[in-house]
Amino acid sequence: MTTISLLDLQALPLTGEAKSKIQKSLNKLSFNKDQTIFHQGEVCTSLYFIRSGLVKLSYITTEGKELIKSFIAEGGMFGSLYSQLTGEGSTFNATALEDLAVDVLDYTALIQAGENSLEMQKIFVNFFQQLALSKEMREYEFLCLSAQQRYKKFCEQYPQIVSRIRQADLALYLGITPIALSRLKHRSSGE
Amino acid sequence: MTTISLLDLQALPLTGEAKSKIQKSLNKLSFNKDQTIFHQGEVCTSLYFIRSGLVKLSYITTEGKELIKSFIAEGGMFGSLYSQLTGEGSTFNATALEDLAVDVLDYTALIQAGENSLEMQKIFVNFFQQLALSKEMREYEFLCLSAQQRYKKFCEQYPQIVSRIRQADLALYLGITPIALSRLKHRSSGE
DNA sequence: GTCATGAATTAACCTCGGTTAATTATTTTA
DNA sequence: TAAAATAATTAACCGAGGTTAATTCATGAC
Repeated sequence: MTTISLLDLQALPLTGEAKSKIQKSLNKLSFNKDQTIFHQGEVCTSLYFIRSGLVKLSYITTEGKELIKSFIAEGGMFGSLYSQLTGEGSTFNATALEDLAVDVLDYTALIQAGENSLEMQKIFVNFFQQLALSKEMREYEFLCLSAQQRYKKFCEQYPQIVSRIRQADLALYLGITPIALSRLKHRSSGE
Repeated sequence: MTTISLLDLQALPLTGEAKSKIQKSLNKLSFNKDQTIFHQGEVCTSLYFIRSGLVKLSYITTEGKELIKSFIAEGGMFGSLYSQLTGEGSTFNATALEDLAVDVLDYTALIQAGENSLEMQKIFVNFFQQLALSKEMREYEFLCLSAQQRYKKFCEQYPQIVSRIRQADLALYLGITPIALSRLKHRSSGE
């Protein structure tokens, strides 16, 4: 019972008509390293499927501090669920950490394409289930793990990401300052 | 374009056949205050729809500390998404904070009931979207807000919950100790 | 009313992480 | 290769939150 992933656009079970609609609304874009894909506060109902490169999603607080929500690499996708569902501005920024190539699709176009397809709806269900589950994991980590433990876990779980990002960004993902991360790295091994 | 909520079991668009199946598998249970509904580590694929009472979902760490994931009151529902999707043990406990009356439904029964219904799938999509969105909010709060700010926000957002729970449990939800919460409450107002 | 139980507060002490700022790599560019 | 820019480390100081334990407050039970 493997469900087709929403991430594999080509494999989506769409009929000729719906398929061509999607094809038409699909846009290939590219961004340079450090370029912003969309800003916090800006309405953005696009879905971005990463062909190559690395993206960070981050909040900027009122005091101007940056906190990182997530890193997404090739094969992954991102978009502002909040903006898509409410029509209001995104709660976070999306920034390219490496030169980036993406397939861009409008959220409503995709939803409409799946409007009458049971199979597509199941793919949506599956996608959002997984999303909810991954958010639960992160909630668990914030509640139950120390910064030290979160660091260790992230390194073990995403070594390929760790090697591609600045230590400073990793710190902002863990919810601590770059200085604190530097310190705890060199701390006596530690639980 | 209001979608029927998964929470309103009676209103679900189910045909006579699927409906009766659901009716049959539906179980009315009740628990006493302080009773455990299911334990961390225990496989539990049930969905619990709360008719009355209040529940807390909490993690117990290896050191025996409790951290609270969420509070759910009448009209809400809960279940272990992780257990349902993977078949493994739940990552958290569910405990009644007040005498509790619930409608219990098996996850797979509900999924099967919606298997061939486009409408039901849309209800699922909607439900998991909202779930993912609410988890995102919590992630934002842990990343961007201080314990003080989280406390203030929770009081404003869920005054009816605040009045029904022990301060100690609220602290464990905020990710701090009861002592720390007591302190910050009495701190110079403070941003 | 008294006693007992549990909840909340307070105090003293300690650790971790934040802050500012200086220093030392490490890249990049010229 | 030197100079400039960016990243990472280190130090000194501070405050928030953890820990233990004692104290005060509430609530029931008898």
